[in-house]
Amino acid sequence: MSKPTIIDISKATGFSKSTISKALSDSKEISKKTKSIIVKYAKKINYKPNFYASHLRKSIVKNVAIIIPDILNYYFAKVLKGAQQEFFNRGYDLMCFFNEESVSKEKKILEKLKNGSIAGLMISPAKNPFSKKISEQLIEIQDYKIPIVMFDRIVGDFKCDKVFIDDFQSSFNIVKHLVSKGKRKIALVSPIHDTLIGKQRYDGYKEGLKVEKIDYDDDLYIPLNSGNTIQSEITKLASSKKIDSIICIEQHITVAIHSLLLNLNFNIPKDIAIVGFTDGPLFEYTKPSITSVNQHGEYIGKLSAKILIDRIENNNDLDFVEERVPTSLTIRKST
Amino acid sequence: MSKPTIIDISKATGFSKSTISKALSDSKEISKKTKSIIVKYAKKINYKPNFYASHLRKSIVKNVAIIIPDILNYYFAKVLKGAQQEFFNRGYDLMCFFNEESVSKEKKILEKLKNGSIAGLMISPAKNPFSKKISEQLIEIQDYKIPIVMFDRIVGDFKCDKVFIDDFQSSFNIVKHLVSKGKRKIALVSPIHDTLIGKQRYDGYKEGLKVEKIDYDDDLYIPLNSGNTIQSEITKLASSKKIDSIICIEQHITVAIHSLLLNLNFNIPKDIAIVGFTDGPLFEYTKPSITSVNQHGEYIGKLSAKILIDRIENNNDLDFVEERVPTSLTIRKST
DNA sequence: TTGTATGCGTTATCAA
DNA sequence: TTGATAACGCATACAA
Repeated sequence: MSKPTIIDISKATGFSKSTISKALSDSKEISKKTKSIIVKYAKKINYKPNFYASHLRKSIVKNVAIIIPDILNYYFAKVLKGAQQEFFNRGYDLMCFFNEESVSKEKKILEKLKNGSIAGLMISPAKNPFSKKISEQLIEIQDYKIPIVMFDRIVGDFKCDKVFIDDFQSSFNIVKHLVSKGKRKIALVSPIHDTLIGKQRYDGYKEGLKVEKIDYDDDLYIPLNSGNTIQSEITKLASSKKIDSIICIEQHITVAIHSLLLNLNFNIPKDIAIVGFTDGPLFEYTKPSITSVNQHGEYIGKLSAKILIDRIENNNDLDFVEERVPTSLTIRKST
Repeated sequence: MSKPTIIDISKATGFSKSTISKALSDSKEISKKTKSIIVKYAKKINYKPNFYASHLRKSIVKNVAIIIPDILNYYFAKVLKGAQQEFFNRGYDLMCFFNEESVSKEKKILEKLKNGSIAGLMISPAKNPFSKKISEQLIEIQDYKIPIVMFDRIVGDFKCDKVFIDDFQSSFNIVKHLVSKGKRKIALVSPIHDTLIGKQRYDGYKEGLKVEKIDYDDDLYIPLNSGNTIQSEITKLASSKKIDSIICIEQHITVAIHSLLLNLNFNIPKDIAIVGFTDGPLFEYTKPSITSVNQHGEYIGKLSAKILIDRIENNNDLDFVEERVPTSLTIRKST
């Protein structure tokens, strides 16, 4: 049996198309008796309004899209989960896309989204040294009055609502925590030193040192490029007792350093404490477990979704918001 | 500026609506010259066909939905990734839903999907002791000629295409692997002993023992209910040297057992070997790393998507397929 | 309270 | 090769 329409109900009950339509949307123009007949019959034949017809007519769309770099990244999975919950509860369908850190794939996705199937877009762009092209496409989307919320990875000069964690405060707080544990020779390992996020975490680290009256030592700041120099670098610093703690910005490298230190027979945290960044379970299962910055992915997802829905439904011209979400420190055995 | 339509192009170029429509779909009825004028102008004003109008008219839908228990589960994240890739490449949009192991949420999702917005559905149902209700809803969806592919968690008596891993073979192979490493006292820890999957892994384990001419010992089969008895159970078995290896079906419990054994000063794998199930990175980071069954989530996702698209586009009445995907063993230091 | 007529933007059929 | 017209299914302004 093919999908029933209003006309089927009309024929069966004897009422006109418009009466059916009004009754089904519970309009007060229609008498209770008529409504009940119509609704009962609609239920019986399992009538559902045709999605495309009604949206064409009303030109309101309860579809949104999200573009995420990588769903295998636990943080982004959490964001997606939070966003999905919020959208679902508010009656929106969520279409998912993953750019897999490929700018060209991202362009294809954005190209497709210009077909007008969505009412709003959440995006965390692919790492992209030449962010111009993508900005152009995003602007085209905005031209169609489709609001955009950018989360986590922010393109500085692009104008839209933004949600991101407070990177400055996160590393600032780590420094304070380490100092409270008696550490003062704190290294910072960063594989993303050339990004905005990396820069801000670096700044928070420096400010933390300053507040604690510790002199900044450039030798203890280790920006990683190819990623193959950590081993020797850390070994050198640790063996010469130049450091008593390490902050590492990327989770897998954090675990690698953790391993390395154990292999070198250092005691964690007595000799060297270690702190990383992740929302995932990885740090719970190392021995000793690793203290980490929690980025609250689910909350970021939920909040971004809320902001987006608000823009869609109120279509207001208020200034764009920039929500800086604080992180928290999950303290484990490594500090 | 609001979204341009065919009418805008018609007014600007002087051709009729239908000519525009045909030209834009590259119909051979239209002359090259006319086409080029129209296409050029369409590009200039950045015309995109209205999604809803065109789908209402053509009544073909390039939207599919996927329902997954939990996106934070690495395996399901991989499935989603694989499926998304396949759908995207074939021009389909993918709407994501997570049931979070809640039957009532799943019902809500299915209810919503009956609005006809999708051409097909991929689903791995929530754990559900009373699977009747959900089957009814799925049948309603099938009544609308919307094909369904069920993956991973199969509802036995529901009729549709199915994709799942070969659970029997996976545990069978583990036993063979352990025996090849000189192990013969093999325990099986299963927190899902009451599911079909758990049952099949158990059967594969028994068959493996049989083939290797090892007597089955019921003491070495440890079905977990509340999950708080493993510690003492494992301690007892390990200390009395009743076991020389452990197969564990759930990743977090695997790591817990791993920890426990190290704390009891057993050598892994010399004293006791250990094997788990996961697609995730967790087992790479323990010391020693843990041998694991790889469930090929991405492949499962891709394959399911392919099957679904095939059903949608060919709408054939061929018998339903049941794809049993083999697993593979990633051998690490724990065996 | 109910019914009639129209249009949302496309595409497909048929006529010119 | 192009254009007029109808139809997809629904929702609304207006008439009855």
